[in-house]
Formats: sequence, C-alpha cells, structure tokens
Amino acid sequence: MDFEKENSAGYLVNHMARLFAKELQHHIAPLGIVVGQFPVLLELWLKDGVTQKDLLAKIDVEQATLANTLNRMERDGLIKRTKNPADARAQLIWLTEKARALRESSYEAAQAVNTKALQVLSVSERTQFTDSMRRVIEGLRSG
Amino acid sequence: MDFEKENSAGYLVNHMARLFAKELQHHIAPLGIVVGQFPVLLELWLKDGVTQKDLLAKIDVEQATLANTLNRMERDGLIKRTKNPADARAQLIWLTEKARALRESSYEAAQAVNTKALQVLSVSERTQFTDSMRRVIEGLRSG
DNA sequence: TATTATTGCATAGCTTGCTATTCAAGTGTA
DNA sequence: TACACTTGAATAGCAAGCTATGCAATAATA
Repeated sequence: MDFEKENSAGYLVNHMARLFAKELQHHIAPLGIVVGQFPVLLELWLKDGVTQKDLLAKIDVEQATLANTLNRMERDGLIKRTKNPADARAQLIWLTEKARALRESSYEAAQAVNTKALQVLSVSERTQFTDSMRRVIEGLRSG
Repeated sequence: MDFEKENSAGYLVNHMARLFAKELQHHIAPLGIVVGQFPVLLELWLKDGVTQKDLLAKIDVEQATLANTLNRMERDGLIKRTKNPADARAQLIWLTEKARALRESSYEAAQAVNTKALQVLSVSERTQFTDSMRRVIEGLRSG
C-alpha cells in the first residue's frame, strides 16, 4: 500500500490542531491563562457555581483531565471551590473576579485566532469547513 | 461580545484532533505502537539511516519533542542508532525489523481511521475538507 | 437497618506536546 | 592556532491529554 501524509485527514487534523493551539497560546499568554483552561472558562463564564460533573457534561474530556485542569486553575487563582450542601462528594466551582475580568479579552483572542486561521478560505468555504468539522466530530463520537 | 464554541474553528479543531487520535490509538495499539510515533515511522518507512535533523525537517514538531519520541521508540525496540561517520554529534536512525514489519498494517489502520472519520462527508466534501486543512495549515505556518 | 452498589472525584503513571537551557562537536576567523 | 560562533542533540520542567485505580459519600436493596 501507499500512504501520503499530506492527503491523510488524521495527519492534517493533528498538525492543524497544534498550530491552532500554539497560536491561541500566544494570544492568551498575556492574560495569564493557558489553552487547556479555555474550554472550562467558556463554560464558567456562561454559568458558574456548578459541580465538576456538570462541567464534564459540557466538555468532552476525561474526568481525570478535567480534575487536573481544575486543580491548576485553582492554583492560578482562576476558580474557587465551595461546599455543596446537596452532596458532600461534590464541590461547587466558582470563577474568581480575576477570571471574570478576562472574559471579553479572551473572546477577542479566540476570535482573532479563528479569523487569522480561516482567512485563507472564502466566506462560503469557512462555513463549509466548520460544518464539516461538526459532522466529523459527531460521526466519531457516535461510534 | 458573544462566543459560541460550536462555531469556533479552534474549539472544533481541538475536539476533532482528540477524537482522531483516540480512534487511531485504538487501531494501532494491537501493533504495539502509539500515536506520537506514527509521523516518525511514516518518514522512516520511506527512508531510514537519517539523522534527527533530517527527520525534523520533515515533521513539524519541536526538536525536543522529537528527541523524546525517538528515545521512547528506541526503548520500545522500533529504532536503533548508529554512529554517523560524517558528524560525531549526530547519529543515524534505523528502523528495526520489528518496525519494518508494521508498515502495511499501520497504513491500513490509518486509512481505516480516515475512512471512518470522513464517511459522514460526500466524496467532493472530503476533497474540499482536506484541501481546506492544507491551506489553513499553510496559512498558520507562514505567519 | 446493614450491606451492597453506584457515583463524584482524586491520584498514579504514562505520552505527547511545548519552551528554555545546556553541552559537545564542528566551523570560521583574527 | 586559538578563540568565538554555530549547530545537533539532550535534558529539565511544565501542560494537557489519556487509562486505570482507589476512596469516600450517597443511594438502593435484602
């Protein structure tokens, strides 16, 4: 058989993801946050005072990955945790003021990265591209 | 500002890359290799007896990342290194027979993952999709 | 109600990626 | 030829992902 990496979707996806992450890293480093914290912050900016399990239902990472990320976020002063009156196993996760203040500039950073990355595509191609990604993700997730 | 992660190229790219990697991992685990070794093997199957620098020119990862991956591959009996008569700093990297034997089944595994992932797209969409990825990668790499 | 099962998280240990730094070997030059 | 510069690779240290496992609190049941 023959194999051309430049024609392999998986190879390209991996490469592209690393470039996106690097680009985002550069944009958000000045804000004092790192890429892995981004998905968590996105959810908490919408609604905080939630449990780890609640977050897990919204972010497709393993529970252990999220637990470690939350620990680093607490260490970095981005979140605080309080007792959950309803269940002593779970705690409630809250944004700190510091994290709350980063919302707008973080959105702008992410948009800037997306804009820069997609500028090589026409407007219709961009729509088609993100649509394809959503479908591929859905397909892989559902087995 | 508002931010919809399901519309964010970066968010989707990251998610998709993790799903691809997980899928490939499942396919190649029986072969005794792991995902990070894949790009290195692809190059060495084409041509071995090369230096780390040669590999680096073909794979877009940092030098330190490659050095660590090569160490694990040596540990796992996939490569051997010999003295480079032309330069004592660099060694020549060779596939072991074990690694050489994995070529066809690895290609098949990768193709299977790509096929499965892209099955939700029409044939013309697949072409368009990989083409867009190549252009996005090129755009991000060239600044 | 005592026991068992489930659930929510934490921890251990690994890979793969990054940046920054170090070091030895090779190259160029005063 | 000695010194400085460059280059090829290794190492340290961290983040972010994974699987596997453990543990305490809660829920379900005999």
